[in-house]
Amino acid sequence: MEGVSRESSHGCGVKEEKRIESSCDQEDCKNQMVLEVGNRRNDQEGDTLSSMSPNQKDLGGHQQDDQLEIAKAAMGEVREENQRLRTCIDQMMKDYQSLQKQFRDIVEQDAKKSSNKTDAHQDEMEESELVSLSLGRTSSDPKNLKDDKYKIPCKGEINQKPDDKDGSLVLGLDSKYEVSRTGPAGSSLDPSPENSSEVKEQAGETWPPGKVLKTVRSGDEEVSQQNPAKKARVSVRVRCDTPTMNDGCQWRKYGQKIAKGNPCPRAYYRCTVAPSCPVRKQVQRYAEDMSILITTYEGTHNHPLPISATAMASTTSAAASMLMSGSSTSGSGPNQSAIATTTAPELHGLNFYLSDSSKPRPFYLPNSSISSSPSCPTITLDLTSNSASSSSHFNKFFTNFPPRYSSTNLNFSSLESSNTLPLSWSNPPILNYGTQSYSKNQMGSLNFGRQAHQENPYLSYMQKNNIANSSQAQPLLPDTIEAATKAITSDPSFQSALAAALTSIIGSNTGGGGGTGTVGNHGGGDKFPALSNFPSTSNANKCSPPTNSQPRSLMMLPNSLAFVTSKSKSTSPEDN
DNA sequence: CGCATTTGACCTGCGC
DNA sequence: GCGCAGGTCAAATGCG
Repeated sequence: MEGVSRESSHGCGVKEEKRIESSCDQEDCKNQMVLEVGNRRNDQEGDTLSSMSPNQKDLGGHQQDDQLEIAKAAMGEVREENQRLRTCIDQMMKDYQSLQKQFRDIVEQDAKKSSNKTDAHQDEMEESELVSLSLGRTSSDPKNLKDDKYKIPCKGEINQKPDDKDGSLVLGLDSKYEVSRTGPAGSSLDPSPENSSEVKEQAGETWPPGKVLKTVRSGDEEVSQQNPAKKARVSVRVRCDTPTMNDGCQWRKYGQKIAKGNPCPRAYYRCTVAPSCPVRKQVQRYAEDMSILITTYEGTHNHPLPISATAMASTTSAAASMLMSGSSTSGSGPNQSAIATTTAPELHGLNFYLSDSSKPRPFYLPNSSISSSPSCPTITLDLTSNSASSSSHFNKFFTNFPPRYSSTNLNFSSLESSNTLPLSWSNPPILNYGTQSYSKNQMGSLNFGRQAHQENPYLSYMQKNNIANSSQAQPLLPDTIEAATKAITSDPSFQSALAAALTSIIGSNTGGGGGTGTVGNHGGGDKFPALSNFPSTSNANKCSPPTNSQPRSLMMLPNSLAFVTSKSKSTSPEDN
């Protein structure tokens, strides 16, 4: 993790602090700093005193005094610095707790709003969503637009003081709306159709237009949860030797097809946790690298989930919401859409591709197989953990991306190499969490459980960095993108947002809580809760997160009711 | 016997 | 209108 450039709102933005914040657990860092400072002091004293010979002491009495003075002065400086750092850390901790509390409150408020609206104003919501193109179940609430709490925080607000209850929400929830209101409606986005014919289709990555609507058959409950006009999809790439990855949910295979361009069949699964659950997923191996499994999720679960399943569900929901929100920032009207792309040939590293367009149009990437539907925005999480080529791919993506698209390609793999987050549902030996400090610091600090709110960290960052804001829809130059990428990867707030996403993927079972899960928060008592292990799996033959000892089958979200499990049902179709 | 999976048929949308 | 491709359905099959 690189040093960060974020300014502290309370004037503690010293470099040491920034480095510490991004590289280690704060509590540990506090001690570490003290130790380091202490060591420095001791070393200085030792160097100064013990290394002297008797002759030097005799001959250099005056000099010795000078050195002592110098050492004392240095000690004083170090002490001051140490104190300053302590103060900063304390302040940060306070801020963190305060923000956590605020976020929790907002989550609760939104939960109430959401439930009320879902029950009583479902039709109205649908209508409003159609207009606003905001998919987030709660964030689409127009009321939020007027809520000052949802304003985009300026950078400094990250360190908002604890007692500043009227200040902007530090997490920048729903900051998208700020942009959507003020943006120029993406008028410059006027994708030309000439490239549409060039669209190549890649199995596992293509989602034909119109399919979204077609798949919405399962009932009213789906309509209540998903935007009927646009259904975001989240595609997850993982290196996986087994037929499918274990995402903790129960799936029933209902079809299989040989997709064009890919010898590997594409399998269609339906969530069977609840009979009416609209969630479906497609599983297919990447044609050029069979070790890569592409799982694409669609829809939102309308039932309680096992704790192990909330990770992926939250992720997909958050990503989908982000996609939708990103598209809404284009502000071009109902036809705007978000298009996410996955690039075929280079899918190593932890890449996060998001793009949105003002108009429905597929686009083409050389050396890639990308096809997307305007009505079917897709976001891809590339967790294949090999980031070697991601950078070039990244640039390639933007180089070839039609300029009219306001696009976002978040290349998480460009995080500091040593701390690259090699997430994978692959077999445990492949897994590498990177440094512990990173996991703790970045992953645990934000852990959004409620799906409707998980989108916000992404949005916050994207808005803050004018990434998803198509109001700036200008041709994206590779250099610009590169710079933006750099900024993204070095921005701790974004990294926190990323942490939220990743935590939702892998940190659902934070252990101990027995169902504390990811909902809301982690009890608030955890200071920078550590990233927990992946949920365990009952089937070693399945691609699954690293196992831990937590039983996953019946771990429920706090607000969940017991859900029915069937012994005959596998948590994943490939259990057999 | 019940359930999940398989697999061919069918439906739908899109491009030509 | 036709063909193609993606997606879904449902009867057949397999398994515990």
